[in-house]
Amino acid sequence: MLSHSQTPEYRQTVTGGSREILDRVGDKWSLSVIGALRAGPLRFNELKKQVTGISQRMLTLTLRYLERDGLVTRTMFATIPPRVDYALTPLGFKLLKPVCELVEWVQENSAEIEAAQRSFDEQTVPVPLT
Amino acid sequence: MLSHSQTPEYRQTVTGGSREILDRVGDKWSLSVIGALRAGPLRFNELKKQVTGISQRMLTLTLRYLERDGLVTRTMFATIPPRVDYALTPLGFKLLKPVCELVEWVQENSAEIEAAQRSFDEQTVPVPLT
DNA sequence: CAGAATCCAATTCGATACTG
DNA sequence: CAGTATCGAATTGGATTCTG
Repeated sequence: MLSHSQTPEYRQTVTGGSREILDRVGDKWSLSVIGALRAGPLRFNELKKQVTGISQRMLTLTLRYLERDGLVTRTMFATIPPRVDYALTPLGFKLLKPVCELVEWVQENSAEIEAAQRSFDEQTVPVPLT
Repeated sequence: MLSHSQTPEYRQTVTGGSREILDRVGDKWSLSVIGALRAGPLRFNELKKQVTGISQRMLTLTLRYLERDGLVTRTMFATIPPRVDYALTPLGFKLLKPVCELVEWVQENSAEIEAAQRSFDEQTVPVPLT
C-alpha cells in the first residue's frame, strides 16, 4: 500500500530527482488516466469505463499516486451512495504539454521505429520453441 | 531474453501504439544510457562506468532494446580483445528533444511536486510498523 | 573485453471476494 | 458507488559464474 520505499541512490543518474515522475509517465496506466481526465472531472466508475482494461485495484493505485504527486485531485461527496470526482490539477494540465509532445513524437516516428524492430527481429533468428 | 511476448490489447488505450517507446522512456535505465551516449559513441565498459549502478546484465538488455527500437547502433570490431561501440542513431538524437523537455519540465516543477507529496504523506498517517 | 547463462529476490499486476 | 484485502502469476532486476 503506497510502500514508502526509499528511492535507491542509483536512480539519481542523469534523470536526477525526476525519477518518480518518469516512473509515473512510464507506468502502465497513468498516462491513460491523465488522458481520460483531459476533458474534465470524472467519477471512479466513469474512469474505469474510459480506461479500458484497467482493474479496480490498479485504478485506485494509479489515482493515489497521481494525487500524491499533485497531478490529480480527489473530491468526495458525503452522499449515499458515495460519489468521488477526480480531476486534473493545474500542474496535471501543465504536464500534458511535454507528455503530448513526446507521445506525438513517437507517433510521428512510429513507422521508422517499427521498421527498425522488424529488421532487428528478422536477423535475430527467432529461436524455434521445440 | 528479449521475450517476444505480444503486447496485450489493453495497452492500446490512449497512448496508442506508442506504448513500447513509453515503456523504454519509463524503464529503469534507458534514459541514462541515452544520456550517456549524447556526447558520442562509447564502448560497453565505458557505458558501464558512466551509468553508475547499472549491472552488466541490465546494460546488455537495455542496449538490445534500444538497438531494436532503432535508437542505438552497435558496431563490433573483430579485434582481440573484442571491441564494441554504441552510438545514438539520428532517430535516437531526435528523441532527445522531447525527452529532455519532459525531464526539464519535471525539474522545473519538482518543488511543487515534492511539496504535494509531503502534504499528501503527512495527512495519510504513516502506519506504524510495530 | 563484452557478453551469455543461471538463479533468486523484489516488484507489479490481475482476479476475486468482501465492505461502508 | 467506490473502494479495501488477499492471493497468486508474471515481470523485472541484481548477483554470480562462465566463455569466445
